[in-house]
Amino acid sequence: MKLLIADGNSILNRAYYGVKSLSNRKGIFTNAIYGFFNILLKAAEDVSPTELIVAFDRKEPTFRHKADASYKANRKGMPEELAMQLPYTKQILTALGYPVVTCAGWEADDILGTLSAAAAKEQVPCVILTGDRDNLQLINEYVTVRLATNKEPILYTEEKFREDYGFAPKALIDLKALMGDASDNIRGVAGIGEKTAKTLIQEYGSIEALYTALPDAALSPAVRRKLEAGESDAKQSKWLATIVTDAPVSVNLSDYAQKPQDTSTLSAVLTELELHKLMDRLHVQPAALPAAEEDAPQPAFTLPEIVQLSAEDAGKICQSTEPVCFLYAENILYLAWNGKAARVTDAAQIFRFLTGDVPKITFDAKPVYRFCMEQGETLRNLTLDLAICAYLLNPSSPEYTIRTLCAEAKLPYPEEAGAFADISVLSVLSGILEKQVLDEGMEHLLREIEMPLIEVLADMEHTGVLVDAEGVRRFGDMLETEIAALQSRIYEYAGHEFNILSPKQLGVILFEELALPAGKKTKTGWSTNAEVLEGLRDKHPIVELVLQYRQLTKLSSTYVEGLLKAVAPDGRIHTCFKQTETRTGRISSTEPNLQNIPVRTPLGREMRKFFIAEQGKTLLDADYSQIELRLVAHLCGDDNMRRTFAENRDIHRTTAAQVFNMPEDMVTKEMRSAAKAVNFGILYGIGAFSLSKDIGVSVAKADRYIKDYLHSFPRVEQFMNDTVAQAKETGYVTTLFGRKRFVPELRMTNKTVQAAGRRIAMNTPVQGTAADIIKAAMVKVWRRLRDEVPAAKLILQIHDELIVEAPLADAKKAAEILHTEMEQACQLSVPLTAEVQEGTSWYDAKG
DNA sequence: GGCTTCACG
DNA sequence: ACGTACGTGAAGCCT
Repeated sequence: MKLLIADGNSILNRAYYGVKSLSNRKGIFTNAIYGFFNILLKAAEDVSPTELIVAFDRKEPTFRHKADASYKANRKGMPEELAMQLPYTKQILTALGYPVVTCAGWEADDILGTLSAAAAKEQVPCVILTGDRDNLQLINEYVTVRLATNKEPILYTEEKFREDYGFAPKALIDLKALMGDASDNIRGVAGIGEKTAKTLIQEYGSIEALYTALPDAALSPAVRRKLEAGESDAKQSKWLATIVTDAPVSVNLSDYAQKPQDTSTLSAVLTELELHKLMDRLHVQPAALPAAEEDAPQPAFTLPEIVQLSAEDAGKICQSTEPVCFLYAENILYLAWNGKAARVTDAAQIFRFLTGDVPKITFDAKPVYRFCMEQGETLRNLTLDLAICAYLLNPSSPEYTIRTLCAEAKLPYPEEAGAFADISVLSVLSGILEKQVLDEGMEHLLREIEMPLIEVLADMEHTGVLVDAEGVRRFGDMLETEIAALQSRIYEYAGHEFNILSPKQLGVILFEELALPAGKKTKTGWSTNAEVLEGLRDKHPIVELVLQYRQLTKLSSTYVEGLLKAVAPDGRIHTCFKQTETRTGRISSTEPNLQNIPVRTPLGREMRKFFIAEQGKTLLDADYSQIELRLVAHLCGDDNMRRTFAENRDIHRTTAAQVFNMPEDMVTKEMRSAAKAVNFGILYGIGAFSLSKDIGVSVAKADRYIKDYLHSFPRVEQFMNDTVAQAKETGYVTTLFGRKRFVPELRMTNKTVQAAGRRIAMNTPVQGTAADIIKAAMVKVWRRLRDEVPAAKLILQIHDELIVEAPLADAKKAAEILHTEMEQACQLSVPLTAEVQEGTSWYDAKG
């Protein structure tokens, strides 16, 4: 026999805070349930118990078994989002057949204590699963604790506990009795903290032994005084901290045998909660939908019949005016039309379909565009990409797959169809998703921006950017020489070799061996980031060298080596632009990331000299000026701000004049730069703390700046407040073009999370609208270049910047197109301005 | 695979 | 008492 006893409340709590917010479409939160069963099932797998018991608190208001009426009074009640998950958790446990044990007036802890004591008495091994270190006091020869953390669980045996704490598990009670525990309303001895308490318990082993030895003990007068004054507190605290081992529950272990699983309840509950992964893990099939339950009746659908593509069918498909669904990967084309599905492997047939007129629907079209381009062909008449639809409907999903889209749409996913599973559901899925996108008011965004953009991005990737690989190599060699020199100088200062890039090892050198002012920030050690190091610059010459070493190795490994690895045989880098990645609507760039090529430091900026135009061509670099601040001005309608932009004046200078209340010509460099930081802060959802760090003034002063800013631009404050209020009410924010982002953070009770939610709500409409606008501009620029200057190619986008490679002879025309289409991409109540510059390298084009 | 650091808009 | 600005991606260390 072997017991696994779980502390239900503690595990649920741990899961709630450890798993990001999840909910089903009815708004029932499910993250804690999901995390709970992940933890529990993993434990069951590892431990293989014969009995698995889960205990929960059951506090009765009328009955208190512990003296103090205010007992645990200050322990905060569960947040609503967590409380609503508790009954479901119990229901699922019961359906699984695991005994759920509660006892009126007692807590889960007490049940764990009672059952584990009973097990030990019968010499039955017992594992306690909990997230609460208090339970470590229950460890003994037979009882171990599996402590759930946000990472891997920690297995505590008696030995492991002694190693970590330096005393016996039972003495944990004594420790707590001395140091107290605010969350459990245990006072402890006034003035004794964790450090002192730990030393005392390690020395004396228990409260009783400590007080017995007190008269002769070698203690500082202060500690002795505190202990003497707190003796009765200590004794009472010890009693409170002790977990009960005789709660009135059955100690007949055979009463806790697992019951048979109630599969239909399990299936119904998990389906309702939309916990599909958990269903998979438990091998439970989703329940059929209750007949009249859903508001939107699911379109009836039957799996297509899988057929060989006949010549007749092929002809029909190619002439269809109705969209045909397809999926293409690895030289295989899957088609679905008219209740039939087929696989096509013949290259000629594949191209006939892809390049033909027939309207097409697929999932993730960009690789198909790329494939066609590589063959010198063109994918034609794509009407819908379901990956894009899914992204518009919820840009926060971690990934988009046909399987998960089915689950979300409550469609059964036809595993049995094997390789045909995805194509089988594409048609019905497309009906559902397209309708949702239209219902959400995102038709324009879908059809005029995102859909056309797919081909634009594919073309940019296909064209790529020319890199002077030889130049990069030489630059890399130079870096390596410098790095080697820095390295040996650093070793000299340190007195020995070590891994400079290891924060842990560096921390030891700086803060222990060289005894620099103790690491200011910690988490898993000392922070050694640039900010901390900047502060230590004057303290020791090694610091400056380490900063340089970091900068150079970053350039060498991420940029020199990273870029060289990515240069294709044609001498160009073909990055991958991701269109369904960011939560704001921006695109991202990977393998390699060409949206973070250095620019801010002179040395880093050198890298841009190696991004060049072909012989006889040139690079055009066009960037929007202050697009996000202009959008703030437009969105909130502040006249002062709008006038600044209408007159094309310097926004940071006018902001400074407003905030510091003086004429513009008296604004100093420092004032302008502070105002600039405030302006950025406004975009991100400002906080005085961060602003003060950013511009190096006191928090109070930063707070003053913010207040003065908001006073000068009251419409900005109004707009931010309105945006947050609306987000709270509807659950989401939108951009000017109707792009949506849900902000579940606003509905959480955790203050920090909520504050983050407010910042997200304030920032996303601005960042997202800017993303919408440049996407619209990209489509327009691309089309006009294609039609009017086909030798000029759009090659890069860096959020507010576009780069075109154009033949010298076409440069003027291409520049004009860039300039016009970017500025005219969207009509606002402030002008949008774009500056175009030209050069043979990216470096030169951004002088 | 998580954490830290650092590159960009 | 804690944490502390929005959005990304890559590299290296370390468990």
